[in-house]
This record gives sequence, structure tokens and C-alpha cells, in this order.
Amino acid sequence: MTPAPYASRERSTKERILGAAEALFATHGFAGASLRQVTAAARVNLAAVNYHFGSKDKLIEEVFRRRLDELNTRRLAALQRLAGRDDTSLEDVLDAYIRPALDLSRTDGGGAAFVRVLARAYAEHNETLRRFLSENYGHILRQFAAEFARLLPGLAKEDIYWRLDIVTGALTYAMADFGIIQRKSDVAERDHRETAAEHLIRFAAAGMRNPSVSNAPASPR
Amino acid sequence: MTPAPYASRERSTKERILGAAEALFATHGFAGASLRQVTAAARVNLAAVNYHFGSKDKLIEEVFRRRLDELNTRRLAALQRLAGRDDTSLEDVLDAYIRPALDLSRTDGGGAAFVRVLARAYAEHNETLRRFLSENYGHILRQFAAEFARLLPGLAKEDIYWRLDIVTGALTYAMADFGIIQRKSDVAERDHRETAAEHLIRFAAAGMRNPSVSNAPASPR
DNA sequence: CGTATTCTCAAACGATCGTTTGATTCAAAC
DNA sequence: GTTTGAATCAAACGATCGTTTGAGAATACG
Repeated sequence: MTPAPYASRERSTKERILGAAEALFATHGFAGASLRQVTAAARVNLAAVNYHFGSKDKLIEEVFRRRLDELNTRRLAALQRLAGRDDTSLEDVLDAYIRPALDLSRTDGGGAAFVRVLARAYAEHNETLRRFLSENYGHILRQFAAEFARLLPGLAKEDIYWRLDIVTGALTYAMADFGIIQRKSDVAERDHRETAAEHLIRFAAAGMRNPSVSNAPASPR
Repeated sequence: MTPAPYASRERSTKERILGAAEALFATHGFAGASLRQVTAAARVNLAAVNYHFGSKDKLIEEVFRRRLDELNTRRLAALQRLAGRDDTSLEDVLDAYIRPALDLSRTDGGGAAFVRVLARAYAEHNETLRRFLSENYGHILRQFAAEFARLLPGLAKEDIYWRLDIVTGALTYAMADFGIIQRKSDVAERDHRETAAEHLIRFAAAGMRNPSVSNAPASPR
């Protein structure tokens, strides 16, 4: 009918599918969002998913890869601006870890949806996904742990990983906007997230600075 | 209405369904676990779910109600042993909040599965479920917040809710065993969880005790 | 006992799932 | 202008989903 050349379309079919899938996976989960919903939202044919990605599982992997590559790159870049410097504070390192995730959630192009997809992946406990995330994640985690170890010399290495794990939990939870605290209608969403980030960083810094616990029970009642 | 006719069986059909549903929802999610899987695991007929619960959604609600009633009761009982006393520490109150969830995850009767179901519910972001949880949750939260306010008189009420929210995030994450830290093979699971709880309580206490942040930006770079 | 009620069961319902097919359309290479 | 390979499309595939049905078995009550 219309001889509109594909190259002149706003976005390619693959990108439209990835965007729609991201949004729908965030809302309905991986099992809950069907390929018919995804392709309808992306305004492409149903068969396009299997043509371009091979299967639904491969599509899910691509949704992750697209965002995680950028998130990890940004975290590392922020960390490397601080690592080894004398004037680096604990809050700075936590900021390098937390802020890129926050910024991602503010991206216009669906980043806000992705952080919910990420949180969902943790909940799904899917082994394939876990391994995939762990591979892209362990790398980052080790570098941050090394910098924390430098700033907190009195802390056992094991304690650092424990506490970084706790921070990650609170961050995942906060980014996905699970919280009981409801944003007031007169507060913009980015201000709400900024406030959440500040609370989180302060909280995490205090928890991190705590003296080592390895040989002292927490609450001996 | 009538007393269980199959009273001689090990467990009633309803209970067997609830147990199997809990385990399968934890593993595969609400959309991912089918009623055929559930009824097969419970060794009951497929139609039994709709007969006893009305629908799959109602079954999901019952899975929550059964455990949450007990969890909330235990948290309140622990809190009321501490509330208002002179010798109550911040760690004690956090213990009353965190420990019952921990204990629940150690229950033989599938409690360990339920904490993962609970975490999943947060991720699902289902509005019906959220409202249901909020109703059973806001009640608890307010009482704990009041006790925290007593022990931390310098802290704004808003800050208390923010921090309690952060603790809940880290707790939910920890209970569901999402963490990157893998339990070593020579450490029993309950020891692993005990260690996680101690770290969490210590971390949370330090974060809670932090001076108020409401009028001071976190990381003014 | 017989009757009523509660529960279980196999079978089927229509709907929707992920995936595949084969024909058709398009842009570019020759 | 013809050929070629990539991309899109409508249609259908078998499988599985939640739910419903109606008959039969088990229990309770008169």
C-alpha cells in the first residue's frame, strides 16, 4: 500500500518490541505478559518476535542486556573517578553505586520500567536469569567492595560483602518503588526519587561505618 | 459449615492445596504456576480449587491470609513486650520487627516458601494484592513507628517512616534469599539466616540512629 | 434404614498461550 | 528489469490455561 521505506520509520521493529516488552514485563511479569500484548503495543506483527529474537526467552535476555550494559558502564565510570583518591568519602562511593540506578529510572526511554523488571527478575528466582545477572554483576560488586575495603580498613572483607548485599536489597526495593511510603500528589516523581536516594545513601553510609560485627552477636537478649 | 468429613485424612484437601500453592507460587510466580501443577502436587482433583476457594485469585489471597495473620500477631506480641519500657533498646525493637519474619522462614510447614511468595507479591505490584497487604501492614507499621519515635526523639516522623521503609526493603530482600552472598556448603541454612539477621539488625540500628536528614542534603557534590 | 448434603472425580468448555508456516511486500544488488 | 534476501503479514498449529459440568462416592442426619 504505502511505499514507506522502513529506514525512515521512527524506530526499528526490534527497538519497538524491546520497549514494549520492557514496559509490559514490568507491569505483568515475564509469564504474565504475552507476546500478543507485546506485539500489539509495539504495533508489529506477532511473528516479529520469533523472527528477530528467536523466542520469548531470548527476548527477555535482550531486554536485560540493553539496559544492564549501560548501567554497569556508568557505575564503573563513576567509581573510577573516585577510586584510590585521598578525598573520597564513603558517601561518594555509595553515590557511585546508587545514583546510576536512580538516573536509569528517570530515563524517558523506559528506564523507569526497567528497574521494575530488574526487581522482578530477583523475585522470579529464575536460575538462567540469575546466572546472567550474576555474571554482569559480580564484576561490578568486586570493584566496589575493594574501594569500600580501602575506606573501611577496620572491616572484615566478609562484612563488606554482607553490607553491600544489604544496600543492594534496599536499593532494588527502593528503585522499584515498592515502598509503603506513597508519593504525595504535590511532589514530582523525580523529587520523590531524589529524596529516596538521599535517605538511602545516608542510611547506607551509617550502616557501612558500623564497627565490625563478625565476633560480636547483634542482639544478645 | 459442617465439620470436616474427611477428618481422618492426614491433612484436609484445603490445607493440602494451600501448601502446594504456596510452594509453587514461590518457585514459579502467580501467573507461572498453574492450577494443574498445584492440584497435582497436592494430589487432589483439579476442580477442587474452584470448589473450595472459588477461583485462582481467591486461592492466592488465602495463601497470604494464612501466614500474615500469624506473622502480624507475633510482631505485635514482641513489640508489646518492649513498648514504653525504660530499658528497651533500638536493637530490641528492630529485633521484634525482623525476627518473626526470620522465624517464619524457618517453619517446617512451608514458611520458607511463603517469604518468597511475599517478596514476589511486592514485585508483582498487583494493586489488589498491594491493598490487601497494606491493610494488614499499615496497622503494624504505625505501632512500630510510634515506638521508634519514642526511642529516637530527635528524629522527624517523616524520617522514621522513610527509614522503616528502607529496613523493610532490606528485610524482604534478605528473607527471600535474593542476596549475592551464597551460603557456604558447610554452613547450615538456619545459621546462615541467623548471621544475615544479625547483620541486618546491626546495620538497621546504625541507619536508624543517624541524625535527621530532612534539612540537610545527603551528598552535595 | 433412606434422604440430604458435602465432597471428589473425569471430562470437556472456550480462551489464550508460544511458535511455525507460506505467501507477500519491500529495498537494494546486479 | 530481474533477481535476491530480508522483513512483514494473516492464518493456523498443538499445547495449556482457568473454569464449568454432571455424575458418582462419601458422610451426616432424620
